[in-house]
Amino acid sequence: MLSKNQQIIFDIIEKAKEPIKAYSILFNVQKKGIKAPLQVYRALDKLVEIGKIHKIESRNSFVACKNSNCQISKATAFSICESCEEVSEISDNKLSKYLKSFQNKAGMKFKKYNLEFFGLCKKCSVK
Amino acid sequence: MLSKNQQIIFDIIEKAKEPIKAYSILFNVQKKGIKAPLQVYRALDKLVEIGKIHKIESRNSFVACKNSNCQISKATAFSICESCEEVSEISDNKLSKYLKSFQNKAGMKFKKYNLEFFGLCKKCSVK
DNA sequence: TTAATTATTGTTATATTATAACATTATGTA
DNA sequence: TACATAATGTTATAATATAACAATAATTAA
Repeated sequence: MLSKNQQIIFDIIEKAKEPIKAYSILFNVQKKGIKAPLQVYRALDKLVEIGKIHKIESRNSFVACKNSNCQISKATAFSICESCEEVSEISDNKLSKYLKSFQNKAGMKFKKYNLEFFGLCKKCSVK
Repeated sequence: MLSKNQQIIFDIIEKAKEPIKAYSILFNVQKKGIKAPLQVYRALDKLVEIGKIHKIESRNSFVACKNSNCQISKATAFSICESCEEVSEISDNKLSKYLKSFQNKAGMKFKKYNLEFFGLCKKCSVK
């Protein structure tokens, strides 16, 4: 169950068709009484933790999870268009199986991964 | 050929055994006459571009490239210990082959990827 | 159902990370 | 030389994120 602020902020992120930044969220929710960055960041932290949203690390922005496979944000993959900045979550069972089973030679036990692919989306590559 | 500032900053990063942040680099190079953040960021941008260093996106920090396989920073993978924050670059031919050949269903042509694994390193997992 | 605990909220201030804009100097190249 | 390109220096400021403290709401255990 999401709290009031968490719900407000999740709704904004879900409605946005593109990744959205913390301060842009803040701007959008000020009319709803959320006035301070920290209120936004706290909700974001929680939403990331429970897997409702993901952070696109290379862009400092947030998207709603579109994928039932990335259990609680433990395994995420995105494609990012370097021209239009469109981001989409990759849902590919072979890929996620491969990465989950990947074990580094150093013997580290992985709990989580994040993968970001960069290139040109279909639209931008014909331009 | 690296320029003066690029060389100074690359040397700092290479000597550091751990990822280092921009303002920590700035602090380290002030005695060498580099006074402003922008001087550091410009050198960092260039060093990333030519593949001498990589940015650890989830940590906003930088490491020297240890891997001849990530041609000009196009294909990078790291393991990150969530306890001690040790970062090491993963050099695994099968992994990089797999990811380079990965093509998203959306038809995007990838030019680059960055993968970050999180977990506990050997040392931290026995603690 | 009270008491204790934990999660959430509100608020101000501040820390951290990064870039804009402009002027100058150095380096490479036709 | 003249031209182009890359690198530098500098001031100011933008953008991203957290510290610290106080209050309130929700959950759980006795």
